[in-house]
This record gives sequence, structure tokens and C-alpha cells, in this order.
Amino acid sequence: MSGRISDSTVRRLSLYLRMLRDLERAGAEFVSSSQLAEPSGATSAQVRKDLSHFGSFGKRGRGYSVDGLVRALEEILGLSRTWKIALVGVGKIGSALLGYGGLAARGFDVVAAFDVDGAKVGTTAYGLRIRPMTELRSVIAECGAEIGVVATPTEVAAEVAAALERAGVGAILNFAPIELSEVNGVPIRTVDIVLELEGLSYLMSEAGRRTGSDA
Amino acid sequence: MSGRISDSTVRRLSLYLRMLRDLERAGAEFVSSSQLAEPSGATSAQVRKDLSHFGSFGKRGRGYSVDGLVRALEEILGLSRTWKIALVGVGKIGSALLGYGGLAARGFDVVAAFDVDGAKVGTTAYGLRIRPMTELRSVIAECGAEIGVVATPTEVAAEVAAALERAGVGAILNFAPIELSEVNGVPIRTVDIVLELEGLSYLMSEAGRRTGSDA
DNA sequence: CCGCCCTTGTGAAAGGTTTCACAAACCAAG
DNA sequence: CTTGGTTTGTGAAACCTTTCACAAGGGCGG
Repeated sequence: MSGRISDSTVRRLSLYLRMLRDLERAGAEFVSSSQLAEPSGATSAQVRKDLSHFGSFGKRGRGYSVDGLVRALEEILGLSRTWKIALVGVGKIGSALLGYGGLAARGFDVVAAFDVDGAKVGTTAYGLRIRPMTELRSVIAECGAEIGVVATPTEVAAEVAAALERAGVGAILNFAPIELSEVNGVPIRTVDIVLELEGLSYLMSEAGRRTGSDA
Repeated sequence: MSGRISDSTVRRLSLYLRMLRDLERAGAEFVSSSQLAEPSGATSAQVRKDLSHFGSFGKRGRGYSVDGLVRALEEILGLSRTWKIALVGVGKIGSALLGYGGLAARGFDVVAAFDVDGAKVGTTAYGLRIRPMTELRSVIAECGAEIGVVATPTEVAAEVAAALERAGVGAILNFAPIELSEVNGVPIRTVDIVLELEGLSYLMSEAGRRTGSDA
């Protein structure tokens, strides 16, 4: 078991966990790999293979204990604790994040927010005081934020990510449409809406070309 | 050439196009596969392989004409036109999208917005009048929106996606943290922030476990 | 305790993607 | 025209992920 785990496996583990929590709330005791597979569009074999990288969690003939697997996946994914987030950029996306209760509900607490805009600094958004960029390092050190979120214009995103990394965050979530390169082993995930839309554009054009040439 | 093109190839084509546009603005005439590869973290061989699925665009010994490749990629990705977007759910994420100028700048125009909230319906957000859900079908038919965006609470996301599909959109971008299954060949992309954060959580925990056991 | 049915865990096979490595082609200079 | 330096386009190899298929094990009814 356990070598290097692929991104797609980790994604699926999160999806399994979601379904398991639903099942737990619904009072289910056991679940089979095929039930678990359904909502994420995976196969039962894939579920079993994914889990097998981390150990042996099921009972042959019965399936998996819902409760036990929830705890195991929370442990594997690092979700049996809360993570503290420092947000840089309280513009439209940043504000949307601050106001999104779904994060805190899932163990991700935004504990600090920063902006360059002097007009915003000092004001309070969703119960959080907005700090100037100059305090980035000290505030992050003080509150112990582990995840940095970049919600700034593209032009400064790389610079902000580097500053977050120097301030000691262990991971970065980036909303700017630019590919940031991981340094010092600090993993970076980018959420790039334009890229997603362009992917859809490709698929629609492709579909058009196909039916176009068929007709 | 051209069979089924993988998602990751399409993603990279978008990234190449971005860099090419920068180069074009900077006045460059030619670019090599290795220059093109750098910002997306790909290799030069990958760039050439990606492009080779669609044809032969370069000159041996010289590289690719920046201008020519921009046009070719725009054509391939379906970006030599604008796409019309219908937004459902004008909450925090929906509003952030409406206010984000970056979309229109890249050829994605939000032309209609819908919400269930009677207090919002009829008001104007970022120059767009918010419509009631009952008008979804007629308005989308009338304005000819091709892409539907789901920015609603999780509970109604599947239902809204189905309604958008019935209303005739050709693709869906979903912001609710739920895996929606494609029906009728309408492609769906999901932007799931919690999933990204959980992926980072895994990587940080993993790093901790590694250094923990090494020490 | 036995036999039946069910589901896991896992090697092996299949399928896909990325990297390698090199012939073919182009440009420029002499 | 020929030579040398450069970069593409592309089969083949390497690598990674998913699916298959089945032995091993667990529970239950009799």
C-alpha cells in the first residue's frame, strides 16, 4: 500500500467522504463499494483500489462501516481538524469567499483578510477586520494560518503567492488566471474559471464541427 | 491526427493561447515549443504533441508564427467568437461573476441572470436585470445563451442544471459542491472550492506525516 | 458445523498520457 | 549550391491510471 497518491485519487476520496457523511446522517450502518462509487461516477473497483492504497477498511461480504470509513477518510485527508485560512484580496471573489458559510462548515476558517486598498483596510467584512498588506507576515505568524488564498488581480498574484509562502503558509489556493509554480514544496491549486469556460467552448465547438460534417 | 482529445490537452492549449497573446502584444514574431511550454509547466515535446493532434502549425528550424498560432488555437478552442452565458443564482458567487470584467474581456458575456428570491427579481445588478426562474426557458430561448452557470445552493443545483439543459444550453459550469452528471451530451464542468481545499489539506497532512516519521 | 451468497482486496491486463529520441525540414551564411 | 545550426513532427518506449476478474474471507440460515 501507500506510495505516491495521484491527485485524482485524492479528489475521489473527498467525494466518497461527502457521500459517507450523507449516509451517516441518514443512519446507514454499512455501505458497499458500488454504492460509494455511484455519485462520483467511479466504478466499484476504483473505490476499492483507491482505499487499498491506505489500508484495508472493509469487511468481505458486508462492505464498509459508514462510521469507521468516515473517520478513516477524515484522518487520511487531514480533515479531523480545522484549517486556518488567510485571504489576500477582498474584492468580489474574496468577499464571496468570506461570506460563504460552506467553508467554515467544512473545517476551513478564514481567520485573516488583507487588501492593498486603503479604503478597505480597517473596515470589517463578514465580521473580519481587513488588514493592510504590510501586516501580512506578522498577522499570519500570530494567528497561525496554514492556507493562503490569492484573490487578487492577475498582475500581482505571483508576488502575493511568494509573500504568503515566505509568511509561512503550507499551501496556496489561487483564483487568479495564471499558473503559479510551486516553490519550497508549498502546494498550489489554481481555480481558473476562464480555463473551465474555454474547455466548455472547445467541447461545444467540437460538437458543432462533428454534427456539421455529419449533416 | 485528431481523435478524441484529452481534457488535459485542451487545458494546456488554453494556457498556450494565453502566453501567445502576451507574446503577440509584445510584438514577437516567432516562438518555439520550449518557450511556449515554460509557463504551463509542460515540456516542449508535450507542446508539439498537443498541437500535432490538430495539424502542423510550425516551421522546422524557426518555430511557430505567433500570429498564426493564435488564430489557429482560437479556431480550435472555439474562441474566435463570443459565447453567451445565462447565470442562475445571483448570490455571492453569482454576483462576483457578474462583476468580474475578465469574462467579457475574454469573449464570455453574461446576457441573462435568474434568481428565485422575489426581493432580487426585477432589480439590476451590474447592469443586468434579474429575472424570475419562471422565465428561464423563454429568456434563454430569446437571447440564445449557450452556456448555463449554476451558482445556487447545493440542494437545487441538479434541478437547475436539468432546467438549463431543457432550456437549450450547450454546456454548464457548476459552482455547487456536487458532482452533476452529464445528460444528453451537454458537458458539465464543476468548480468545487471545497474539493480543492481538501486536496491541499491532504497534501499538508501527508507532508506532516512524512517529516513526522523521519524525525 | 456446513453451505451459500455476497463483497472485499489485489495481481494482471488494458487503456491512456507523457517523455524520448531522431529523421525531416527550414534558414542563413559562405 | 552546400554546410551547419536549429526546431518541428512523430513513432516507440516509459510511465501512470483504470478496469477486469477471481481467490479469500465474512455472515447467516439451517
